[in-house]
Amino acid sequence: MGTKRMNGKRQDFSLTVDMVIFTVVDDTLNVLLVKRKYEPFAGIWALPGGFVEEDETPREAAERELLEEAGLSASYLEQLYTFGEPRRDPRGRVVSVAHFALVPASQLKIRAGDDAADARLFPVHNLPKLAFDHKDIIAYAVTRVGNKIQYTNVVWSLLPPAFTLSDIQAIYESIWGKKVDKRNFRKKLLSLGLLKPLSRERTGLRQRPAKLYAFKTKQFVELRRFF
Amino acid sequence: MGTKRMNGKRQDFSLTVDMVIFTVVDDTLNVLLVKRKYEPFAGIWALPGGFVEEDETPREAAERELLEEAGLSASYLEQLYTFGEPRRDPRGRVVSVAHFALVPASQLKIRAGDDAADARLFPVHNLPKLAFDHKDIIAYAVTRVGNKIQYTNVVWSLLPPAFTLSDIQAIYESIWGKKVDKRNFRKKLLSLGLLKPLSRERTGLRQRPAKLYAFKTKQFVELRRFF
DNA sequence: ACAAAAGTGTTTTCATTACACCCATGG
DNA sequence: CCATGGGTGTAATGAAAACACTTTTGT
Repeated sequence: MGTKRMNGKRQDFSLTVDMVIFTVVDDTLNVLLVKRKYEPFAGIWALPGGFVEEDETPREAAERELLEEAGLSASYLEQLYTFGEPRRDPRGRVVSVAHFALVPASQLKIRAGDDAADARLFPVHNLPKLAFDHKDIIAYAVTRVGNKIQYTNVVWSLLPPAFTLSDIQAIYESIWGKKVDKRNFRKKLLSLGLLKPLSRERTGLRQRPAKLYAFKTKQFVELRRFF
Repeated sequence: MGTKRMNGKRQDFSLTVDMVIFTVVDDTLNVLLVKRKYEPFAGIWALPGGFVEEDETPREAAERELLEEAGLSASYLEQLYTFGEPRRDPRGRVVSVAHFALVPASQLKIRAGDDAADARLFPVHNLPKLAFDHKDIIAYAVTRVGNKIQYTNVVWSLLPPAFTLSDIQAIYESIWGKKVDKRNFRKKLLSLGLLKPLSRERTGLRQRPAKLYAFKTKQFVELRRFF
């Protein structure tokens, strides 16, 4: 609420956003991490993020961080959860509004900010030791994404403008961790009517060229049952 | 994150929880509101809530508020969303971690706290004018609950320890706003194997007595497709 | 010619939906 | 005896799942 109890104990908090930025590399879900330059946790990998500023909503802060750390603005972005364990940050009471973003690897421009010694992608199932409660945050984000792709088309935020049906299938298989039947997958996907075939094909590989597709609309679509 | 950028602009925030406490009265989804005693929005209805205190997680604050305002602890409680519009509270930068709770009407003990002039239930589709952004918060909570009951058994948090199959059906119909087929509903519900029939019946009404059931476990169950 | 992935239909299985009548009670 | 909700089964429909071979290219 807005401060209902006039006599409640008011307490000052710092508010941050932490960004779980997902992309797919080699059919594997990856997350962007930065190596911290300063204490606490100097030299340890962490999620990119930063303070919410005076005139920002948490979402605006997330968009700003996404631009600063990953060099892009358009993609899928969603508030994930607010982490507020009293002692999650050794410096004081810092509450973090975690967000996750899905971005195509092709558009990712990784930049280590001033306060980062390094920045790179890690497969979500092969993460280094992480600062703060960031392991928990990533685990929660992976769960959320895994659920979300079951009833929405958000995974498509991970794809470039032109892609093959096998590209989409590979992403689903990677996130679900199991193979799916190619014929059934294509049948269902095309029956949704959300894709338009391009006249181009992907050639140059020593195999039959694959038809390229694009989204009719990049609109987010929510269905009762997607796959 | 925990404050990654040492050089970012730190800003002090007040942190509150707002509670969307749902219950079902007369087959209708209701929400608990309190009438504010003090400015801002004195005399206006608002969600119960209050400040997150020094050693509390947001969830603990939510549990405390639930106990203070509704007189109960056990029920379904979930973090909903964090609302952080810079000007959502006229007194300053107040960020609210909204939660929603589902409680059985039979256990609700409504108490107007010191800072409330009144407290009562309102049907979610017939709300009074509301303080702050609480209209948005409730709308979001209603959407979330409507989605959640499609693939989980959380609605059962709204029921007393013993209930009839028609009781459950009425809640689904109320939240979904449409009638469902009695035979199909029962078939599906019983096939899930989550209920145990009690030996008692509900008598005293001028109609055939209805069998009473209880949950085998009050555990939260998540299914791909529930109804 | 061969390796590697692309592409393509039919059948079976299972879950959901539609649908109507008798039952037990209190008044 | 009657009004009220309680209680029950079967057939039709539609979606998902299972399943194997031919095509096209680069080397």
